[in-house]
This record gives sequence, structure tokens and C-alpha cells, in this order.
Amino acid sequence: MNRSILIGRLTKDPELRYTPSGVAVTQFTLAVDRPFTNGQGQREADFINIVTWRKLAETCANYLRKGRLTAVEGRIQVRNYENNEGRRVYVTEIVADNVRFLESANTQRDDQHNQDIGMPVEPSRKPMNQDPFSDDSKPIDISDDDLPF
Amino acid sequence: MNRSILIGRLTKDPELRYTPSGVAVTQFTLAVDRPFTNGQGQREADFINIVTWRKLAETCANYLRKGRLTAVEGRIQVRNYENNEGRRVYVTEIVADNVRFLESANTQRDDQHNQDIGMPVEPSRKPMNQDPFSDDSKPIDISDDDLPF
Amino acid sequence: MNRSILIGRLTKDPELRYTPSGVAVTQFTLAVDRPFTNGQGQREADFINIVTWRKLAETCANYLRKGRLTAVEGRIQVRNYENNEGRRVYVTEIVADNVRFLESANTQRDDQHNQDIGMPVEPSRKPMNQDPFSDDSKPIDISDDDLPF
Amino acid sequence: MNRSILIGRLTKDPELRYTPSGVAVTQFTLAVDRPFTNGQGQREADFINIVTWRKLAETCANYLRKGRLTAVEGRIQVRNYENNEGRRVYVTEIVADNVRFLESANTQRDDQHNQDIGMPVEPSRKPMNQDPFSDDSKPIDISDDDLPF
DNA sequence: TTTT
DNA sequence: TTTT
Repeated sequence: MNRSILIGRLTKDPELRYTPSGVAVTQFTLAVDRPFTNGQGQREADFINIVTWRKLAETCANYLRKGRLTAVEGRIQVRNYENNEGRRVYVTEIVADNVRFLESANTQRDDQHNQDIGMPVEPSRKPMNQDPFSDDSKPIDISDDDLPF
Repeated sequence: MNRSILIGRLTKDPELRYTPSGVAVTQFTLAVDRPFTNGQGQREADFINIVTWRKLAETCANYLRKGRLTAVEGRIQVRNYENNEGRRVYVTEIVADNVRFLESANTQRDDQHNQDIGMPVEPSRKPMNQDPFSDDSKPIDISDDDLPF
Repeated sequence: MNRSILIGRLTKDPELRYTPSGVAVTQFTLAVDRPFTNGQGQREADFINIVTWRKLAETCANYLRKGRLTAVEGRIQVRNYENNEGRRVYVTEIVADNVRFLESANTQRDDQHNQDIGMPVEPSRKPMNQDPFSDDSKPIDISDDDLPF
Repeated sequence: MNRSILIGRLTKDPELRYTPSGVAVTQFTLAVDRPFTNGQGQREADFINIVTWRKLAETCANYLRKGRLTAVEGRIQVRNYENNEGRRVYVTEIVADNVRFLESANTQRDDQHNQDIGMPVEPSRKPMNQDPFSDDSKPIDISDDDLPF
């Protein structure tokens, strides 16, 4: 048994990529408010990485945007890999199998803003790194072994 | 909303420590079987870090042991800190507020074995590192700021 | 372990009542969409009863209204009582300890409409029946034995 | 979103039936301990109905027995039907899609006992009533409309 | 109608 | 007795 349910807001637009064999993967991070305030009376958040696969990946890439309130359901996964300095890095993420969009496009300032400044509202597409959440932009495609099913 | 429920087995005996102000903290890792087998037909596991505080921490330290099947309920937390090389390290863990022992002591081979070889069944107690899950054994006590409530 | 998480819409305004000893109780029903369509291609819903107590009860009564999208977390409870015909009736409900309002007042047509036609947006208050979800309006106050903690 | 996770013990052996079109359905009830004691210092339980379908139904019927500690994951469903007196009856149940057996056969007194007295450990099979949890033994097979997917 |  |  391994089940997590989160409600939070996307910290960026989602990123859609494809494995070498053509399977869609979308990743994003949710900012999930903590249920209490810290010593300085401020509410902090946990930044939790989400991965979705296949059809759900494409739906997420099409409908989710930075700032949107979103509910996510899935299992916790802990991957590890060796980074470019030979160190083992651990990545924890939620492999989601159910995502609910709690804010539709027309209630969103962000998309409004994107339209205003003429930016495309398409999801960004770039090659996938070994660590899908890192930004060290060494474009190594993940293998299909990362597929959860 | 931030809720996770896991069932798995402890990878080691739990570790009970105390913050400078005397609050009990217990940490352990659960091996949670994945719901599918990998390319080689083997079932892998996710190793998920658990933290408990106060009275629950003491109960866990008293009753849980390596290998025990255990159910855990809590919230996902992502902490980060700078390690001794000046790098930012991210730690994901479950802050549990509900733990259910699914195997009592007398159904456990491990404790049996421990008694057989005269090992104490006491929880280990050692000073807490900055990263409670690292093993780099630089004994820096965590601050009370890490308290979840 | 007994944990449920639901996202749905209130079928009516919530109802706030008080036990004889003065503890606040709020009840409402969530319409939760099923994840599939039925034989006629329509999406049905499950109508799930929710109870909250004390401070959370008052917050729910103050902020929730009919139609609002709401996330609820709690435990399933099955009560039973004898009805006025001497039959045992079973009531299943979620005793919530965490409620998240996913739509604030100013995104809601209903409250807008209520203000427009001069309706008060106060929660309704009426005496509590033996079965809090029945409408047979025999005003028997529940006992404090129903308190979940 | 509609997710529930429960840990409890079967109140009886599970019952395996088949819809007219031959789909397997297994039902059982879990006694789930409440997290607190009542006024008389006793711990009560909620008795929660579980339904499983298809392959999972057959696995449950094969491996679960009265008294076994079991974890169940699924969605809450509220069905209603008219009983033989023309009254509308509401049934709440968990439609499980994941079941974990927390006690295997050889740790169980019951099966031991069953073997000792020569009882078969086969699941009981009887025709399914309109209300699968009632015992009013009017053998009306449920329709395939009750299939969750 | 309930389990340990 | 049900919501969008």
C-alpha cells in the first residue's frame, strides 16, 4: 500500500517529454501549504515533484499551468542515480494516476497574462535529463525502464 | 491537503533522539513494495523515510524493530539544508501522526533472534545529525525549528 | 487506520446545530462524481454525508454553501439507531477533521445570487434529530455520546 | 477524488457470487477499530462493507477469512434500492481496487481450526440479493449495471 | 447481523 | 432528499 493525496499549486508550467520509445511523461512541482505557521508566523510550503505517464501526461500538459490549484493522487517513488560528479542522488516524487484540475482556464490570471503578452500557452517541450527534476540540462533521455507499468 | 498512507517493513531498528529542548524524535525507513515487477521479473521497493515526534516517537522506538510490517499515515515534507561541502541537499520524508504495528513482537523472527544471541532489544540512541537520514556521522543536534507543531 | 479523502460539491447549505452541552456540529452532503459514466453515458455521483465538530463545524457553517467545490478528509463512521417504526437504521458518514474550501465566496454564483435577492448567507440553524441526516423532523437532540473525541 | 484506506478484521468469511453475465463479485465487512474509547472505556469499531470485482474478487474469496487483519483501498459508493416493503434503502460500501492480506493463512488460528475439524476452507457461494449485504435471502441476482467499470 |  |  502506497497512496498519497495532495492539493497544491504548480510552481511552473508542466513539462512534457517522451521516452525513446515514445511514451509521454509530464512532470511538475506542487507547492503544498503546510498546516501550520513557522516561528515567524509565516506559512511555508512543501515543494513536491509529480510525474504522470501516457494519456494522463498529455492531459496534464494540455490543461495545467503555473499557479493552478490541483489535486493529485498517486504513489511515492524514490529513484536514485549517479550524477555527473559520481555522487548518488536520491529523487522522491509522486507517480500520479489521478489528477483533478481545481481551477479551469478562465478563472486563471496567468493564462490571461500569457495571452496578453502574446506568449503561447503550449506546454514546453525539451529533452529529458537523467534526473527529470534537475536543471543541469545535460540532455540524456531517460530509458523506458522508468515506466511505472 | 497532504496525506500519505504506506504499508512496508522497517529497514533497520528505529532511532530515537531528542532535540536540544528535549522533544523526542524517532526516525526509520520503510521498504514499500512496488505494485509491479521490473524488467527482470523482480519486485522492487521504495525506501521511504519516516519521522515521528513526541509520544508517538517514543512508542515507535519501543515497539518497532527491523523487518516489522507497519502502516504509517502522515504528510510529505521536503526539507533542505547545506551539507559540509556547501551543497544544498533535499530530504523528503513522511511526518507521521498515526502508526499501526501490524506485527507484534511474538510473531517476529528478528526479536527471537536478538534474544537468542543476547542482543538488547532497546532502540539505539545516538546524537542527531543535521540530516537525520544521512550517515555522515557529524553529530550536530537538530534545532527545535524542525518541530512540525 | 481509517482515512477517506473526497472532493465534491455541497448538495445544500450546511446545517449547524449544538449538542445539549453546547458542542457545535455541522453536517452536509457532498456530491462526488464517479470516475466513469453509466450505461446511458451519464456521469453519476455518490452522495456522501459529512459531519464536523467544534471549531471546524463553525468554520464550515460560516464558509461553505450549496454547490461549492470542497475537499474533505476524515474517517468513515457507521452509526445505527432505532427509528420511530422500531427498525434499525444504519447511517454511514465521514467524520471530517480537515476541510479545504476550493471555491471562495467571490467565485460563486450562488452567494452572488443570494446577495442579489437579499437572502441572508447565514447557515441555517435547527434542532438536531436522532438521525442527523433524516428529514423526519422529530426534534430530538443528539446526546454528547456522539462526540468523536 | 474519492479515496478510502482502511485496516480492520473480517467479521465473517467473504462471499463470492457472480452476476448474470458471469462477473465475479466478493463482499465482506471489515471491523475497523475507532481511534478512541467510548464513555465506558471500551474501544468500539465501525463495520464497513467492502465489494471487490473480477480477479480481485476471486483472490479475496480464496485468501481472506473471518478474523483476518486486512488493508483495503478504494472508493466510497452509495447505492440505493427499493426494498420489499417499498422503502428506499441506502447502502454505503467501499468498492476496493487494492487489498492487502496482512495475515497469511499459517499465522491464523481460524484456518488451523477449520483444518482440525475437517471443514473446507472454500469460500461460501450463494446467489446474490438485490442488497448484497442484507440477509433477507430473496435470491435476486444483481444486474451487470452494478459493475464499477 | 459483526472482528481481535 | 441531492451538486456542477
